[in-house]
Amino acid sequence: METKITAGVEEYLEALFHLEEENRAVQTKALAEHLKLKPASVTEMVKRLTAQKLVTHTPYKGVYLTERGRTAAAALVRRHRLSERFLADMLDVPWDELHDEACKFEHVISDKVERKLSEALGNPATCPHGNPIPEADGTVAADTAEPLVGMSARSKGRITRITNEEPEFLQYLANLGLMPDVMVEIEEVAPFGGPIIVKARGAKYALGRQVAQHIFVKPSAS
Amino acid sequence: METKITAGVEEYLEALFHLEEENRAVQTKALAEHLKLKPASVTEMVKRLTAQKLVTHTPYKGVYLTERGRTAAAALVRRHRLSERFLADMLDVPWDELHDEACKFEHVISDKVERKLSEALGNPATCPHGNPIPEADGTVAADTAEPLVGMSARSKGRITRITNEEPEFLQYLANLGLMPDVMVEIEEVAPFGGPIIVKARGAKYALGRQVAQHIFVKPSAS
DNA sequence: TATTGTTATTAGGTATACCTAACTATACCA
DNA sequence: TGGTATAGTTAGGTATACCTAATAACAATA
Repeated sequence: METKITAGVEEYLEALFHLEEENRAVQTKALAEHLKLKPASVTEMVKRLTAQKLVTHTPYKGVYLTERGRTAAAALVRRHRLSERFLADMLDVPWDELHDEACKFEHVISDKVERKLSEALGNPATCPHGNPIPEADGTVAADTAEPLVGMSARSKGRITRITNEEPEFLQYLANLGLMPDVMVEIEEVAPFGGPIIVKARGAKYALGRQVAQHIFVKPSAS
Repeated sequence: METKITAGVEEYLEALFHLEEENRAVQTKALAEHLKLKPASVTEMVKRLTAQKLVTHTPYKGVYLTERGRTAAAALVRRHRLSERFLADMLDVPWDELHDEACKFEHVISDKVERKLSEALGNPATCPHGNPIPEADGTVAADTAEPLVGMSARSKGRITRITNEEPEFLQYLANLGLMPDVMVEIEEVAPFGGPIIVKARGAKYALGRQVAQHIFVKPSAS
């Protein structure tokens, strides 16, 4: 029962890392949905992860990464995001395809290759979607950006990160030109869960809350 | 029973491709040795490969790649060698570590990434050990080089490829400076399976047959 | 407190891919 | 042709990691 972190185990750790980041309660069910598996499979794997001291689990409360688990997960996220940078910067793979390709690369990068890759890329701080690349020691840079969905009308800022990397979602945003480094201004926040009207590059767009939730903006003094 | 080429299956195809290249009879046992598995495991997998029409098998005669199998294997070798080029040229990973790292990368490279990678590397013809990178269509460039072990005394040439990529072997050769593009001259071929004395870079080295077998040289007019 | 809906687990099954040990088939030499 | 060494297969077992269906545990509310 040693430290045998297989690709399967890695998927769970990564999912937990992301779900914890959004401070959602990570119950068996949520984890199953995120990984597109059945709850029974998750129960089983969580047992294995617990035996390996990578997580702790209190039924009906949640699954939590241990220190060991978090470190392993951060390394994985680091490799994922470095892979995306490599695919984007060196191979010119399109924005919306980076995530899925990187999902495969992250499992085959050794410590040494990770170091060399980071160096070759100029030790980047973020992935092409603007999400921070954890440091080699597992620390993640604090982020002052906030989701578009929580901002008030008239506020302005610069898009810094997109936290949903599904191809269709990214294609949609790319079409509107809503990508990191683009300046946006909130025109109006419709009540009752209605759309958020933003102005970017001289045009106005009505975004659903689901969309706005995944666009992070660093506010600028207005 | 569809075309489900898993990493496990890929290892077998690649091994068969290499063993066929050396025109060795590829019996169950040889395959097992090459893959460091037990013969019983190979028997089982060969059955699966046969069902998928990737190989044909006649017991005590050999396992042979079908057209389908050979194409899949060539693609894999292509990805392996492109990975080695990437690791060497872009990340500066040392010569003797390339093979093992590439063994992992080859399984996660999609058609699209393969194309982009080849382009970014300038469509290289060989891996850093001098072995030909199969074309995207599966064809492999003919090679006029011959193994050092078959050459006669006094003949000269340029090293073009090293066909054993085990780290210790490559370290040994690197120490002697016997690498692709280096000129060598056969000084003497000791009889009864004795060593082959070669001159390279002004120094003389006595090489065992096992070693000389894996060093390919393109003879120059003497 | 009892009911109800949600969440989680257990039991039993599948597929891959490896293993050991026992057995069989073949090639080849004497 | 017969015997033996080599090669190969079968049978039964392990581990991972998924599944469905049935069951149990819990939270929250009536």
